[in-house]
Amino acid sequence: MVFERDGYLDAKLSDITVSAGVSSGTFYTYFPSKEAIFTAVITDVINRMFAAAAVPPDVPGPGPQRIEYATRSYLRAYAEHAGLLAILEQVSTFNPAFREMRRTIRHSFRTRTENGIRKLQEQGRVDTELSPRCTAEALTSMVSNFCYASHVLEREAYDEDEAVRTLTTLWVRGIGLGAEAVWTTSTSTDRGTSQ
Amino acid sequence: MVFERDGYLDAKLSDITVSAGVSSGTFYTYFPSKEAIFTAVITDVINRMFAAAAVPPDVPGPGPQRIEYATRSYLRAYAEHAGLLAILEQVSTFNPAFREMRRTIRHSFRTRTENGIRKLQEQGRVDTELSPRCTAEALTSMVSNFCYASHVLEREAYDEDEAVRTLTTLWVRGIGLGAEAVWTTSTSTDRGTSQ
Amino acid sequence: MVFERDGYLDAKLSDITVSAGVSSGTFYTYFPSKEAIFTAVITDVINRMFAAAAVPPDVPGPGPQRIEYATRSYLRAYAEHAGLLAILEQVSTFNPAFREMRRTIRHSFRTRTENGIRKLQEQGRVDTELSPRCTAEALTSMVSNFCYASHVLEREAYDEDEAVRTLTTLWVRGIGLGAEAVWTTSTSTDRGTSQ
Amino acid sequence: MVFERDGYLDAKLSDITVSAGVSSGTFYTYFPSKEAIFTAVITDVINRMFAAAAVPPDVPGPGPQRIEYATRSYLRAYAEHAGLLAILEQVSTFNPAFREMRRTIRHSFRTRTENGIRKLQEQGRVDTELSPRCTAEALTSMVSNFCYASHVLEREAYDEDEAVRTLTTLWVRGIGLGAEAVWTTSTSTDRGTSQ
DNA sequence: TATGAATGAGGATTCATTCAT
DNA sequence: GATGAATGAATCCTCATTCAT
Repeated sequence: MVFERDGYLDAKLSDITVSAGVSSGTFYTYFPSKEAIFTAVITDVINRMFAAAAVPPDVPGPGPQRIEYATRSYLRAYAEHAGLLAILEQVSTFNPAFREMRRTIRHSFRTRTENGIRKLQEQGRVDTELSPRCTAEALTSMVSNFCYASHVLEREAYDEDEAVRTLTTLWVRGIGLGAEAVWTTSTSTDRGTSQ
Repeated sequence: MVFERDGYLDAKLSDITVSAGVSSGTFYTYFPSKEAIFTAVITDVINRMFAAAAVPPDVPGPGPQRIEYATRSYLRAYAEHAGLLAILEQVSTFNPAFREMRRTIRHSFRTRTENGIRKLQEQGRVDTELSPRCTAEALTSMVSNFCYASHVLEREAYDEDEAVRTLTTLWVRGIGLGAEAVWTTSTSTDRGTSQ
Repeated sequence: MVFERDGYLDAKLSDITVSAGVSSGTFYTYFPSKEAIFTAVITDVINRMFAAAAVPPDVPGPGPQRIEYATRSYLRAYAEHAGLLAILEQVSTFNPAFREMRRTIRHSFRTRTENGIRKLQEQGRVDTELSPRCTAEALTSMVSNFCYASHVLEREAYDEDEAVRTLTTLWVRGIGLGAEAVWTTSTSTDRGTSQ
Repeated sequence: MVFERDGYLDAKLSDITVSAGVSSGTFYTYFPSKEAIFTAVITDVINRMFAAAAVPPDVPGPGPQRIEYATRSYLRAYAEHAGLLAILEQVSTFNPAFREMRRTIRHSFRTRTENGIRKLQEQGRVDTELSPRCTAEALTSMVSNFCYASHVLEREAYDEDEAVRTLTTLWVRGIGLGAEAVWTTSTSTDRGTSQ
């Protein structure tokens, strides 16, 4: 995938068509523009992200177990698609349409977190001092940017278990759920292939 | 500042010179290239960031008080320079030299955090289960990306006090320092101008 | 041909494309740069020069007859391509790659001359006092610069027969071959078109 | 001298002023343009060339001795000023004023040669078959381009004595003066310093 | 539907020259 | 006379997109 290799800006349409084995003319019968094919590619990635990061209803929550599950799912999904997500990051810095996409992803995860916290507050398991919205913003930042830093910026990823443990611990304790047991299953409970 | 308004990519040299009230020739008496002037501008911003985000030695630490101080400083420094930091984010997605700059900033803050955690572990005030390095990565992500999200991505900043309180709480509790008193001074202890 | 009219330095790419009836974009489908198209053009000229200045094996030599033949061939070939050869002269004064080309042409003719002299010395037809190398350098200079002077510098060419007779006489007598009969066929024995 | 080092095209006025230790403003109180200073420099060189290449009236001629003297003088004068003469060669390929200068030098030497030949023909020492004008053109080419080739193009100069002997022999024999004794004084009769 | 040759707008940069001080 | 900061015209090249075949 040319976008992954060169980034959006440095990806030449000619590279894309050559790599796809079609002529530039043919390209335009399928996509109206360079932006359009990137939209298609990145939309697919985002859908996979959402699918992979979804937490099944049978995972008990909203507590430590569900938080851990969600964190691990997100980390795996990000790792899986880090290449193109990095490009979305690039494009969203200069293209409003993709910035909007970027925001949508973030909203989705932030809202899930926000709802979780709200539920925990309603259940009286965490205090109501923290604003669910602001807290969700912070926790979303922590997890998503942890992925960006390790996969894109530094390019030396952490061990998945260590990352999950660290992030979950910070998250759970941070919102005040620390007293509840966290590590019933200490490490990498594999949930099928990570693909 | 043209970069702030248009981003690096869309900033035309002619816009820069017109906005500076000089001819293109004059521009090149002072800067050898578009990249060079951005380097100068962003280097200055980074220096101001570091200065503004520095925590004076007399702030007691490494504990909740120092963490809160550092968080508030960072938030203020970011808010102050959000416009250009957003552009650095853009440029670092396609220019290796600026990506390195971006990394350097991150390293600096991450290392400070890492050292703080290590000290707290040595003092026996937080458990040693969490890796200082990985934890610092996560907390750095939380704070820095919180700023990016609120100032650049969403453009609807949170109230400084709420943000500081939320981030500090998550941080302090997250590393297991929750038992120690946090809110001696509940809100915005102004430390003079943030300049 | 724009190069011929304006020289390399004053040839604007836009002139070239306009004169070729194509857009600037089209130009770059065929040549990667201004230098590249000049390379193509001048390489072609050089090849034609070599072809036209070649002396067929059946021309008896290495004596007056072959010397005359070679001289006439060179003069015709130069006249044919004087316009572009003048530009090569210009470019070779500031561009190392083309200076090398210029040297190569010279080497080729000088070596041919050097070998001819050496053979004549071996046959005992000319004395061995003169260094073949230095003599070849001088004779190459005489013929090539005679062409440059008359076609480029002065722009008033000599009559071909007069030029051939003069140069051949100076050459043949100069190396000490004067006693042998020179002018069996006194003038312009046409050898077909000079193309 | 900046022109000698960089050529006319690559010589920046700023280099010239820096090397002269004056400001660009001051430069323009002495020379109206870059072309003007080169004119001054090259005019001086040409004058020195003429002075150095002049043949004193007491050198016996127009025969072998005078031809040898003139050749040696020319070679020395050229060697002395090869650097700037090469630049004149460059400039004359695109600037009509300097091309005219270049022509003037050539004319001067060609005319001297032409007159010498005419005199020898009048004296019956050489045949009248060769056109003095065309012959002078050829011999001027031989000597001048020999210098250009060895000093500028190839940058591996021949030994002065060998060059003088070769060129003089070719010249003398070439015009048909071969029967007369040439080498009364076999080598480098030093005529004072070559400076 | 596939092709790929042709398009052309758009922008960073150089350096001889000027002129207010 | 000396300075040197300011000038600005002039040009090569890229690459997403088109459209006749």
